[in-house]
Amino acid sequence: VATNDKKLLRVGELARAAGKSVRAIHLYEELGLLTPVERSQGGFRLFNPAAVARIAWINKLQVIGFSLSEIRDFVREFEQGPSARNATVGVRRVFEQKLAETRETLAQLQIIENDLVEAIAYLESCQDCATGYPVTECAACDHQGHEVGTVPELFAGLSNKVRENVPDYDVEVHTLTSGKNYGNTN
Amino acid sequence: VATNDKKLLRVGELARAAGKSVRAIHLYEELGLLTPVERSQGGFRLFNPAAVARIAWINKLQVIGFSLSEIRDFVREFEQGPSARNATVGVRRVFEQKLAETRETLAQLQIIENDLVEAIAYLESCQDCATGYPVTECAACDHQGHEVGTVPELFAGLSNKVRENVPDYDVEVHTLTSGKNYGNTN
DNA sequence: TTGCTCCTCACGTCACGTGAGGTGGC
DNA sequence: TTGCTCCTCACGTCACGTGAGGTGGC
Repeated sequence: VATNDKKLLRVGELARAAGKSVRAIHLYEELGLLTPVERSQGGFRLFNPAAVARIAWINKLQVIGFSLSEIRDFVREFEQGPSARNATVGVRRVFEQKLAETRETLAQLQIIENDLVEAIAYLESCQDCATGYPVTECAACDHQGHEVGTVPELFAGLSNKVRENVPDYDVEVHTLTSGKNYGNTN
Repeated sequence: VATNDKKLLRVGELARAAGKSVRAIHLYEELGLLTPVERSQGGFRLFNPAAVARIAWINKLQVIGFSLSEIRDFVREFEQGPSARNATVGVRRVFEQKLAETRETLAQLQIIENDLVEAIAYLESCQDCATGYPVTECAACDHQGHEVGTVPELFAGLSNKVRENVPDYDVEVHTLTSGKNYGNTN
């Protein structure tokens, strides 16, 4: 029939091209974020190849913190803007907010990247450790040139016992629970 | 008894200090990731102040892609390692894998950061756009010195119509909804 | 005909959020 | 006594995952 049909993608092809699951694509459709151009006689969804880019776009908005229904609302609100200029103002504000959050996330991720690099470097020096030690000694290791208290936290967490009682304190009464320092309204 | 108690944190205090919800902390406990040192007579959970760092550690592992039960298993497997040296080998392998994934995520986030910066810069030039245009023209804007085809994708996605048929093709119309039912027998 | 792809329910999962109804502790 | 914090269920939510039972299309 139509020469054009060959250009359209079935849901599985689209899923592979976009790196998403078929289920995810069904969900985007259900939420009104992505619509097949048509259906085959058998009911198969047929997508415009541009849907690949559409999914990449959805993905980026998800990464910067939109939920799927927020994306839907975002589109809807833009479309219903009284004028183009007016609508762009709102969009810009949202993007500026997301940019700030994205940069915070980046900073956090970079810290963790460093933590991983440190932990890996530390663990490399464990290759030559004697075989006999139990893992319980790792949190306060002083073998292989390690110094107690310098175990990278990412690794130390594996053997930390938070359940244990506070060590080495016989503590003065009252200091902490005077109820004053709750400043945080996140 | 009494002196030490003052140093312990109730769940709300811990939540605020760690930037998590009380519910999340309950969940970590349920999964065996975090245990209060004791309970008050009234049944209130009392936590070691070290629990704040513990939660920060859990958080970092979540960020690099561990689910909570994977964290539990990770700890368990480490603790049951036959020897410290042996256990560190497995941990190092996992961390190396997570480092690679973290760097991919970082790269992706940096791309999106750029996308946002571009989109914001573009939208700034819309401030002086005439008020009369409808939002439907934004996707192919040629005002304000904009050139068609250079609209940043993050913004263009808001007005893209993937639902439309592939353009520039004359599709031979076989009518779509010819009253066929799509195979549901239930 | 075979094998792969797709269809529509519909329940499961993960990391919490959000009350409901009741109690602790200063 | 008041007000805040906490307790334990238990159901809700979000973005899918995962079959179950049936059909399309080369």
